[in-house]
Amino acid sequence: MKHAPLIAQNHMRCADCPIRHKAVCAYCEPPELAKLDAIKSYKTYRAGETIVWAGQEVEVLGSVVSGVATLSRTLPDGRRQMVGLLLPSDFVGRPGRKLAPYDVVAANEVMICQFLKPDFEKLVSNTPALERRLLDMTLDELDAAREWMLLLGRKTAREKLASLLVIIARREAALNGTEIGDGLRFALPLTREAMSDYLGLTIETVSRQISALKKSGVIILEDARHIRVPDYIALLDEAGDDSDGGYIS
Amino acid sequence: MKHAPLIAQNHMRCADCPIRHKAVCAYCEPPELAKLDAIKSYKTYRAGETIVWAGQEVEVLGSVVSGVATLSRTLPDGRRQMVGLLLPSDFVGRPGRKLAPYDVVAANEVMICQFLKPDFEKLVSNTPALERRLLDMTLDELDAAREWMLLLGRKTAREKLASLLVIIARREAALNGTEIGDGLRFALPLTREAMSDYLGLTIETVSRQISALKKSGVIILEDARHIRVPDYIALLDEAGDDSDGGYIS
DNA sequence: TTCTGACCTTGATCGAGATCAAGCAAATAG
DNA sequence: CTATTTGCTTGATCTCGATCAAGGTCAGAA
Repeated sequence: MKHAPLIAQNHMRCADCPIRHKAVCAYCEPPELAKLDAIKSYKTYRAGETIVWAGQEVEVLGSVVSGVATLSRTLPDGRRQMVGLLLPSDFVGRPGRKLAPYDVVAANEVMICQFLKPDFEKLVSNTPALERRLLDMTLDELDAAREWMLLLGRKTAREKLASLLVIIARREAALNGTEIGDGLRFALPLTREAMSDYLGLTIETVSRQISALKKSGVIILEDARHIRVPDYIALLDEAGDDSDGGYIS
Repeated sequence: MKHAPLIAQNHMRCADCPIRHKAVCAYCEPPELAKLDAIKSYKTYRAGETIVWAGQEVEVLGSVVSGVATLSRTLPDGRRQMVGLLLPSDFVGRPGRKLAPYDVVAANEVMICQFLKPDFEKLVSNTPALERRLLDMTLDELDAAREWMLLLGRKTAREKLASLLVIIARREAALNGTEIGDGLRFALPLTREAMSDYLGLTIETVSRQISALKKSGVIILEDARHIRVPDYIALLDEAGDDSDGGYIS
């Protein structure tokens, strides 16, 4: 059986947010939900802006409403590795931890629906269903991280690029509620540099591999940031793992 | 503040297990704990034996009592990447998921204290403290996975080897309750092949980098499976990241 | 308009780690 | 006791992706 779609019907629907909050399910106690709804606030960040610095104290938790944010770790000499990619409806921040372990950076303009940490944590303590929901989300993130480890450790540059395109296509489709199939078209929400940080490559290699996939006809580059996939299965083949990447339930 | 030691005082102490169970804390309801204790059983696996096949249905959950087990993902053409390393007191299996997403393999002789999945899951549902404990453990695993991603994506072969030695030394010390310092001596619980799967390298490169670290005097190889570290700080330096790898609380 | 800087592409060359190959030591089997 | 296997090391060579370098395009500023 396939993984549940990213936006389940039972996720909390804010009055004003255009997304459903992955972290908060409709089975939470209504009075608590109402309280949460009352204390939420919105904040936007410009492209490139750092939302949280690694090591810094974090005072808020929330969900990405629009835009894309990245989690990354940096070595003292500047080598950087992305370790998480946050799309709309994804949860930001870690309940129960005071200091942030990674930089959180806006990849483009990002809007976040946020709650003060103490308020949210109090709600979590009082709401077992919410705690369970957080556990499930974290387990899914762990699976994604481990899939990513396979990519970083063992895939070729070409396979890495194809895998990233599959991941973006799949998440994009899930957000829009559309089916994945031939003729798929989507925007790349990441610069070449962000892609290289994601994949453990240099920007030059990213660029070359995109050109190579284009030359092979696996993708069509409408412009640098828009991709069309004439044959989705062909792209999956290029990604190396015959599993379609859907997690097993 | 540093991460709590791997074996906290409040973890459940089985009557007969020589370890404390990381997953189960002493704050769980005593009657439920007693019930769990009543249904536990032990099973041992030989070195190299597969404990769980990826894709297979899993019927048990439990803790590693002795030995070392690995989680790994394999590409269709045989390329393999280790994605998890389970030492004594670590939890095996995923509550709430029917099929295993990875192979679990015994790296050497492994003993597991296990519970039937339905029993354990029922206990989890009835015990909020246990659910919270599982969430914390999973978040820690996620942090470890992300640290590992940095290693796989951006570190050199030499840094990878040094990092692995630091990780093994630290976990070994935590298990024995000893301090990490100069003159540290420990056994490698992994073959060169398992190390190469962990680090995304070939066995030849692993062997060469160990030889290189030996030649530089960073480590002393007593024999192929026993390491002595004359200067722990020097080893940390070789690992590349100046953070000591302890997670931030 | 031109200038500037961000972002992307492509070419030439280099080098870290993979691959191919050989050999050694210790454990296990026959 | 010898033969085989498993795990480890080391050498020679190759190759993929990094590095160094140049140029192109486009948006926004002057």
